[in-house]
Amino acid sequence: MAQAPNPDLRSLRSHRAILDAAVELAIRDGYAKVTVEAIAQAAGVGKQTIYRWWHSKAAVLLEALNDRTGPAARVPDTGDLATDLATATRAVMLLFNTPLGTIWRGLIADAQSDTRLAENLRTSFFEPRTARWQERLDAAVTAGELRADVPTQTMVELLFGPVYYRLLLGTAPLDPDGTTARVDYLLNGLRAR
Amino acid sequence: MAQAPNPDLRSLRSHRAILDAAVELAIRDGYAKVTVEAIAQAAGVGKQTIYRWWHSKAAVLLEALNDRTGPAARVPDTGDLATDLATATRAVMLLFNTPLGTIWRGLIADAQSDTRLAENLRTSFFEPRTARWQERLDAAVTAGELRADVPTQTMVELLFGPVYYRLLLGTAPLDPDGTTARVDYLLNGLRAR
Amino acid sequence: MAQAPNPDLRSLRSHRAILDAAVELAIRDGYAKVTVEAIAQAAGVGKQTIYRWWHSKAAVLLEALNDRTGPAARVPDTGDLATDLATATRAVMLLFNTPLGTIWRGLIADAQSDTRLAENLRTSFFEPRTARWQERLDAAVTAGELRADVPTQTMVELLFGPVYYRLLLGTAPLDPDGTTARVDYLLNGLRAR
Amino acid sequence: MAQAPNPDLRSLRSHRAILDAAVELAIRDGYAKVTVEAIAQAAGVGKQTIYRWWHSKAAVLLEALNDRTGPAARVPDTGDLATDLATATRAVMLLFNTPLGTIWRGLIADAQSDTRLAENLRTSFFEPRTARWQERLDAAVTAGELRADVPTQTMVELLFGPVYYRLLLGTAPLDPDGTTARVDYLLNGLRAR
DNA sequence: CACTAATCGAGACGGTACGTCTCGTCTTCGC
DNA sequence: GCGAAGACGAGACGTACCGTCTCGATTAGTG
Repeated sequence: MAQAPNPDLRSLRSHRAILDAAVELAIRDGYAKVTVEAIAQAAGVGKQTIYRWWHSKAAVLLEALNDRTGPAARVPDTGDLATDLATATRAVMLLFNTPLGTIWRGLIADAQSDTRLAENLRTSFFEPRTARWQERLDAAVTAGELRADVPTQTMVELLFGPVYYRLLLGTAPLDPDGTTARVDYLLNGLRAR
Repeated sequence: MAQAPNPDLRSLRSHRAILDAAVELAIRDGYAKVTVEAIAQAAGVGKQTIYRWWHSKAAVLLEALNDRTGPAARVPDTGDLATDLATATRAVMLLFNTPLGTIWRGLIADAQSDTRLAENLRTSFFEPRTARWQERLDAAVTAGELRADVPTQTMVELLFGPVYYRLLLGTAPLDPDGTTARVDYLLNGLRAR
Repeated sequence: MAQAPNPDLRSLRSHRAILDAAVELAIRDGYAKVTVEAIAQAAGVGKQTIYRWWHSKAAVLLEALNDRTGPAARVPDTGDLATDLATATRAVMLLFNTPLGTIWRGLIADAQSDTRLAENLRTSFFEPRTARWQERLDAAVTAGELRADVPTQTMVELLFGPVYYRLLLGTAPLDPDGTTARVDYLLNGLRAR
Repeated sequence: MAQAPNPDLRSLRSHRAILDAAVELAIRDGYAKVTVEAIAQAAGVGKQTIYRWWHSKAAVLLEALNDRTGPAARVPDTGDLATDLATATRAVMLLFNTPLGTIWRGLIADAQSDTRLAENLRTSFFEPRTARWQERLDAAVTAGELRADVPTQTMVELLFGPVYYRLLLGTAPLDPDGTTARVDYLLNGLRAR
């Protein structure tokens, strides 16, 4: 990702143009068809200006996405744990169903062969969000709503694993309406009673 | 994917050589660094021979992997559901921790931008395996061990989602030893009792 | 220069197209403005096809020029040495006054910083032509028309040095009509009688 | 070329540093490898400072060379014409055999595609020197030592043409020891007696 | 002596071309 | 007559410089 470009420099205008152009192209042509060259051209910018601040098109798009989705928000805390979980996972699914979801898939794909990108993905996206979730879940554990013997990190994986499974493997569409049920399965288990 | 080459031809020898070379290269250099050209050279084969039977290096590697891991096996049925689930998911994790796991990540990555490959992945890998799982889970539902109100397809996702989450997002290593606990969480739920 | 591309290969058509496009572009835009990229585009050819057979645009244009001016011809031998020298140097000047002269200047310019090109220039152009001249001059020495104590190599330089001086330094236009006088100066010397 | 920068300004220091850095880099890396950027860095100067006074690296190096070789000196006049000619051309060859000769070749090369540079080369170098030579040769004509029917401009070309021929075409090394003989050929002609 | 205006270094900027790489197709020649 | 070998058109890669354009941070000379 960009190493904090001095915002005083002329780059500011270019910076924005690059992020916007990258997203626009990714939406129009698909993540894989985007090239650094095309971004530069669409942004009215020299290629070197992109390479000066980012390592790859993936780094550009990651920043663009982080830029658009904002920082990790605190998970809702309405007092009703099940509803909070459902609300938040539903929001994620809705996001994944927009064109940004396709870009997100592309980024995760690239991260499989780009260690640096993978690291950026984790530190700039997954870790802050997971941390927020862990706060919320820790509170629920303290409140006696959740088992204390399950690591909250694992709970997060149980919650989102199935979402990413569908996102990346395409075995079934992401259905935001199924979240309530899914949260129920998770909280109450699959064992017959 | 390849349509059964005439086994009389020298193609047979080439076919094997291609699959082997592809896997070897992928293990040695990493999935992303493999090129059709390199496979052809390593297999002592013309590029055209590869393109005659496969669409891309991904198709080659998918066949090679299917070739090595064999067809979808029936999920074990020892009578103890929890153990069966743990045993089987543990086997998957062990596989993902070998070099073949890396190839698998590469294939899933490519599938994000290659619809045909994604389709092949599903039909040749996920669907048969999911079907086997569903058989086992259906039996458990019938036996009154699992809730009847949860689609077995969803159960499969709940079981494997977290595994693929770690495989593809790298937020934590795949630990085969944690499977028993994870099956417990799934069967009994996260809610405090 | 090309290392004898097998003329049976498909390259033949491309080979011609490249040489022609290069010359055309050099004439239209000037030698310095020609780029490998532009040649490729104008010839309807991939860049790699040019780099496969030549090291640089200079190598392409050298071959194109050699191709157009043909191999080194024997210097005329009418029996009148002075006339023969004048005729032949005049022909060189006339050539240098065509657009090919401009290309020739560009090649010599590039050769100043490209050892390989310089070598090619010498072996493919200067040496064969100088050899022809030396044959003719040797004959004249034997015939008692020229001093025997002057190396013919030096004579060639005395003859063409001033031509290249004007071509490359531009201190005066190349005037083909002055050749007869110049040959006189050379044969009879500048000393007052 | 630079129009005399105000010597009061810090420019002066920069001016010198630029000329020195340019020559040093040209000697170290070869004329063609020198870039304005590298000169600026080596001189501890902003690029713009170079472009403020010169059009190109060639202009810088031309001034640096003129700066180092001094203004055109009057050709020696010892009374012995042949010796004077040999002495002076010998000095030129010796200069061309130093690293400055390589820079000189580079400048002439660039001048083939840079009209402005070519003009500067002529006015700042060739014309003053040719003028000096013409003075000396005119005197010799008047003294009855040289033919009156040969333009002195032409004589200069006959004298230096072969030197530049070797310098630029590299067909043979510049041998300062051969000058006496060469002057003999020129004065007495190549015709057998 | 403080202040203003010019000039400096530094280097980012929009561009162009480089020479390399890989793609998927096409062609040739040897076995 | 099949298939290895590899040339082909295409086009993106990441780099190097170009010549122009901000930026502050020194100066220099003026008030």
